[in-house]
Amino acid sequence: MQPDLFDKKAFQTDLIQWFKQNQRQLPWREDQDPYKVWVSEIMLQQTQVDTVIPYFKNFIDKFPTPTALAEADEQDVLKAWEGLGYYSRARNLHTAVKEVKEKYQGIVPEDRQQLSKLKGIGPYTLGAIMSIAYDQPEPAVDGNVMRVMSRVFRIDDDIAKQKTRRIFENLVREIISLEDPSSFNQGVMELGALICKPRNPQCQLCPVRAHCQAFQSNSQADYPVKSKQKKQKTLHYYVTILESQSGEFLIEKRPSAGLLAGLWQFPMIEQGEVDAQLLATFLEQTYKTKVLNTQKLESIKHIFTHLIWSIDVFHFKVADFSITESAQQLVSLADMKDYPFPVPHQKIIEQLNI
DNA sequence: AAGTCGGGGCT
DNA sequence: AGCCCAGACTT
Repeated sequence: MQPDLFDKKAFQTDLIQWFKQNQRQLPWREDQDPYKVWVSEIMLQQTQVDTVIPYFKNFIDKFPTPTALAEADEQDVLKAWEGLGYYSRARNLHTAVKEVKEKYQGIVPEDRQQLSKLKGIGPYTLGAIMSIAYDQPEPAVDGNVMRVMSRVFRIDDDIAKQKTRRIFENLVREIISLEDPSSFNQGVMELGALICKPRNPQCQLCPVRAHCQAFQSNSQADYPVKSKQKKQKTLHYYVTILESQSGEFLIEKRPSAGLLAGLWQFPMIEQGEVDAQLLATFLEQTYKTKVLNTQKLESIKHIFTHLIWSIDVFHFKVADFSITESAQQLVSLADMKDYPFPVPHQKIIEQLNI
């Protein structure tokens, strides 16, 4: 980049003026409450705005302050996060507000170092909170910012690589508005979401196209450069629904780490561990009960970012039995609403309700 | 540096 | 059927 060919002041003005006139009205933009900025930024990680809106409203309604969230049970926090995905975000946020309550009297710290040590606050979220909540000129580089800036300056570093983020952070430090860093950062992201989109960018509507190298060379489709991720592997499971004669269902809590940590599910058995023909016998031995009736339900395919679940679902009516571990519960269909389930298991519950 | 961690929307 | 999304953490 040749700085003398880039009119920084004009870029800032064009961007910020556009943002102030075209920004969407979003629930986390109603005030500058650092806690709300924080919650919104965590929810927005890898998640689209329209998906986040109802979750954000419900979450703030249930947990209006850091202290209120700190004092909540983890299960209730996960329940409020149910269906949003990346559940470690919720557990890390919960951990972090407990620290804010204990160490900072429930006030979200304004200090960069203190903020950055909180669980779940990485480079992007740190910059977002510092700039949006506290008006500090910190870069907040997300996928939008890398896409927009890669086009404006024709930067061809691979944005899938971790270290590339630092290149864009250094760039933003050079050009960020010191008068209104909040509108600058949000403006770049809003531009990325509404105009400078991954495919078919609306360059004719872009407020900064006069400053954009890709537009001038009609090469916007070549940016950003991003290497492909490799394909998911498919895992095959049986899900076994055990319904006792008294109408209760066996659910179990997933481990506190790893995939879908802390959520509840019907027992899952990897295919290959047990032959399908021997499933009933296996369950009778494992849960000390007697299978009275077996019914196969609709199979489920669930696609995660890095793997695929292919699930065959069986509904067993069994003789009454008792559970032995605290990570297991016998619950009625109606009581399942109090437990957080992963989406594929929510879909199974819907099947049971029909 | 690579892998793990969800789910939905869009083309 | 991929690709994308206001990424962070672990190994």
